[in-house]
Formats: sequence, structure tokens, C-alpha cells
Amino acid sequence: MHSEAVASRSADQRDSSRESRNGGSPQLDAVSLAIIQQLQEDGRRPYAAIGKAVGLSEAAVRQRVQKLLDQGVMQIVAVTDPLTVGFRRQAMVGINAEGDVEKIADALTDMSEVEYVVMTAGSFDILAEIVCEDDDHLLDVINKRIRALPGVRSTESFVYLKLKKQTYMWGTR
Amino acid sequence: MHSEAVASRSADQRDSSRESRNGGSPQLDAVSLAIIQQLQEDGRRPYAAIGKAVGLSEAAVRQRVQKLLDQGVMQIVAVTDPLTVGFRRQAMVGINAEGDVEKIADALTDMSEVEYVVMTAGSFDILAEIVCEDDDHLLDVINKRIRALPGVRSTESFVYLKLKKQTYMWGTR
DNA sequence: ACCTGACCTTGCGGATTTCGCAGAACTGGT
DNA sequence: ACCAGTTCTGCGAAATCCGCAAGGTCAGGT
Repeated sequence: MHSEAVASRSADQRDSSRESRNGGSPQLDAVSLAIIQQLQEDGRRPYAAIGKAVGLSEAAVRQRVQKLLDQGVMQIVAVTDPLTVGFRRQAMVGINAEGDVEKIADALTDMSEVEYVVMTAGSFDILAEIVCEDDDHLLDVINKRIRALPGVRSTESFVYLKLKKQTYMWGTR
Repeated sequence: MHSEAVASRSADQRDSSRESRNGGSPQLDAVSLAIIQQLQEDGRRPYAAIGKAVGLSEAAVRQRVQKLLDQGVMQIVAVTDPLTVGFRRQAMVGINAEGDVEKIADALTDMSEVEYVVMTAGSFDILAEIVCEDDDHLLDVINKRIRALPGVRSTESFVYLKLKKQTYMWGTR
């Protein structure tokens, strides 16, 4: 059987006691969490199936998914190993900056070759992942564009040799 | 009109001259590339729409997508900002290792808190992204589990302060 | 030349899913 | 108690998915 979730409907799904636990920006209740979990397993899973799993009607799931998408809380996309798809050079770049670090992060965000930007604590202020087609391109991005940003004190690059794992399944463990 | 893609069908879609350009493992031709691109924009886009965009029938798209999924070339999933979803502590861990580095990478891959593992060239041999619920958990993973792995010489952690960008859109630029 | 295998197309129906909308239910504020 | 805003449910209608069958085309091998 796989319909237990529907059981205690009247017991209130969006459990406000639990919502407060999460300090994130747009509060996510337990049901949305469950929906996201479903879509992390299969981004194309039908709304009806998700509804059955989380104890909601098909229409309700649809609305919530749409809202989560609109709010930018999640996105449903195809992900691949870039190396498989023809991007042979990738690197993580650690950056030391001075001044307005966030502004630099924003500048990196605007670069199409930069796929991932995160501000960190530690010996780097920012970590940025670069995806390029070849060495020339990578060199160009790192030396000409990133190092040229005002406030960038120094950078250190880690060229990817082999991607071993790439998951999107927190909560599903 | 929006049906130009269908025009030169007989001119052969799977253009073998271009396929050879890519050195990846399972050869991806231009059409599959285009399909992936479509699904990177919207993982739920209907097959018919994709077909119209890449110049293939609905059935053909369906078959290819299924194969790409089966082969593990891509996956269609929901991705989120973990911080929004209740995981408050994340970090990138740089690892210096001796001996069989790949074996260590495999060990990391087996840990559920490790979401991303990549072998690199540079002052770290491995970069691993850790996703945890709180500080205790993070500390435990880094100090007790990762540092305990045989062959791990040293580690350096970069705790995430703010995720600025996260894309999956190479090729779509 | 012939055959085989891989892949695509067209067409089809039935099951399933998506989508929009109207009405009911619940929440929080006054 | 009432009202406004939000969320959920229930339903048809339209669109999509899915499996299947009958060719067509092309590349490679014999």
C-alpha cells in the first residue's frame, strides 16, 4: 500500500510549528518540502502522483509547484555532466577580494561561463565554478575577465580532472 | 511561423561530422544536445514542443530522452538553494591526499552529506561539497569522517555564507 | 548487391495528465 | 462575528503521454 499519507488530513498539513524551524527566506512548510523531494527524484513526475504521495489534490500540487517555480525556490531542469556534453574544461576558482565582496560576486554572476558562485568564509572570499569549451577560453575568463575585476586581490584555480558525484537529493536520504 | 527547423530534414539531422567534435564518452550528436538544451530551460517541456524546436517528431524525442535518461547522460530533477530548504550549513572542502586518490573520492561519494565530488589539479586533489543541517553535523562530517579516511593528508574548509548563482544552462548562452 | 541494425516518421487510439475555473474551507486580522 | 486573502477540492475540456505497428532511409559489413 502506498496511500498512508492521505490519512490524517484534518490534522493540518502545513504544520506551522515545524515551519518556524526553518530560517530560510520564503517559509517552506512540510508539504512543499515533500513536493520538492518528489521532484528531486523525478522532475517529470505527474502532479497526481505527487499529490497521492504528499496527501494533496492534483490541483493543489500544481498550484504549489507553480508558486515554488515563480518564487524561484526551485527549478526543474535537466542536469548533465558538462564533460559529457562537450565542455572539456572546468575549474573552481577561489578568489580573494577587498572592498565590496558582494559586488564582485554579482559581476561573476553576470558571466555566462560562470555556473556557480558562492561567498564563503575561509581563505577564499568567493568560490566560482567555470565551465568552458577549451583551455583558451578558460584562460581568457580567469586571467582577462575575473582578475580584471576591481577588488579582486588574487585567485587560485583548480582545474577539474574528473567529476565523481553530482546529486540533488537532500532530504531524500 | 515557427517551423523552420523542420525544413531540411533530408539533409540529415545527426550530422556525423559534428559528432566527432565531442570527445565525451557516449557520443552526443547535435540533436541530443539541442534536446538537452530545451530541457535545461524547462525540465517539463512537452515532447511535442521539443520536437518542434529541434526538428524531430514527438515520438523520436520521447525515445531519445528516455535513452539519455537510461544512459545516465542527464537527469531531470528539481534543484533548489539548500539554504532555503532547511539545510543551513554547507561547505566546500579541499582535500590533499596521498596514494589512490580516486579511492578516496569514491569513499566521499558514498557519504550522503556529500553532494558534489570532483578530482582537481592544483593545490587540492579533491573538492567536495558538503550539505548539512547544522554546525554539529558539519563538524562531524569533516573532522570525524573525512579526515578519518586513509590517505587524506589534510583538508581545508570553506563554509558557505551565501549562494549567489546556480545555473544549468551551458549551451543556452 | 544484399542484408542487417539503428534510427526516424507517420499514424493511431486509449490512458493519463494538464489546465482553467467555480465553489468550499481555512487563516488571520479587525 | 465578519471579511479578505489564500489554499484546497472537484470537474470537465484540451493536451500530452505512451505503446505499437508499418514503412523509409542510411551506414556498415559480407
